[in-house]
Amino acid sequence: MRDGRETKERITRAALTLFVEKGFAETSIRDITSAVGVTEGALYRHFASKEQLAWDLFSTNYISFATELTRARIGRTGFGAQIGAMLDTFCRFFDEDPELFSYLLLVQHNESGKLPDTIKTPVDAVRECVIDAMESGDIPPADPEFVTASLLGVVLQVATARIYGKIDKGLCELKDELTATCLRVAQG
Amino acid sequence: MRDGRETKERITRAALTLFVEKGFAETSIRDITSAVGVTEGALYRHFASKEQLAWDLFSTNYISFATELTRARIGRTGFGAQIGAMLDTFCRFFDEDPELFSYLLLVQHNESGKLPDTIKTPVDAVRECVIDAMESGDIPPADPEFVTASLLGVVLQVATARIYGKIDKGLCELKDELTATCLRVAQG
DNA sequence: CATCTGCAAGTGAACGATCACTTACTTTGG
DNA sequence: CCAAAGTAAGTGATCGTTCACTTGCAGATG
Repeated sequence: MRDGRETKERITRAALTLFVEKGFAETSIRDITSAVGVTEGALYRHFASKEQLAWDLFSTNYISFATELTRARIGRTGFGAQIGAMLDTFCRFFDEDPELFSYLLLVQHNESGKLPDTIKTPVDAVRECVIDAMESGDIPPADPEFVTASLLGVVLQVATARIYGKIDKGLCELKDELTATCLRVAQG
Repeated sequence: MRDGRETKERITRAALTLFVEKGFAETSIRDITSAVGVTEGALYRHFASKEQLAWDLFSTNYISFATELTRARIGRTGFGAQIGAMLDTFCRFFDEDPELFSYLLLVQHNESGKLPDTIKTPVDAVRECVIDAMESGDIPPADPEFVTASLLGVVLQVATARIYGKIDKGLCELKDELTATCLRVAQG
């Protein structure tokens, strides 16, 4: 039989590419299906709506990324080791699929509010790391939200500069510089 | 005569609010005009199209903000003084109209590519400051794009945290902390 | 002072295009 | 043969934009 799962994956990837390239609202169902080479009905065989397609794309990857980040942290002791491990995870995730990362960054503000509060996000993972480090005295006390935002800012903006071609090294190559910068940020 | 300029300004503000709240594509002309209390024809008396309305809103403020940033820098000597002055300008700009700032941040990636290369953007202002500081030895040599992105990241992400209510102090109150963090970022 | 005039400002119905989505039908392959 | 996968022609709603028309007002005219 014709393999429906393969079609579904091709739809998912085409949607990801187009959402990043043109934006969600500016991408029509026809754009997606004609990029894949199927008709609109085929898409609705696999997804209930355009919104659900976008949501599937977001929630699956956003949550699994948060899980990876948290897993990278456990077992490590000390702020430097934990941030280093999380940055390693982040850089590999980014370099492996920059398009996916762009999508998560792009729609994060619209979609992350739909997540139940019980679900841990990547932002939560960083915040927990910061709070732990403050409690254990690894970094000086300060507003955890301020420090978390600063750390996220460095990483996300460097990643954005990479996406726009302003930085020509992959993030994995920049991992040590990123780690050093993050450590300086946190050492208030 | 009925004051057309006042109507135009009310359309501009309503569009700003709605674009930030719902996004550009999700905001219809009817949404804007009914928020103002006029009909659709009246909007087209003042703006050629929905796109031009969004573009006017962006380009005017984006450019004038870049001008303010550059002006804050001139006359100051030393990286610390220059970054401090630019942060002061930024924080006041943000606190004065967070909604406007949100809009510039939101549409920046779509619209800034339409600016001619001769126009100086806020990002350019920061990059120039970084390059000057490296040449004069105020900060250690590094990839200017990396340092620029890191500095921007800290400031923009803290501003974003403020917008989302995660930080409850105004940016002007956080200016000293922001300055200190930026100095630490640049001292590679 | 009263009236006329010209024009910017605003109205509201209509237009064609496009959209997400549906449905009745056909093809495919175990 | 049968169920899943895919097709193709629709549906109604909504969108940005247009246009013929009305309204309000400043200044010229007599």
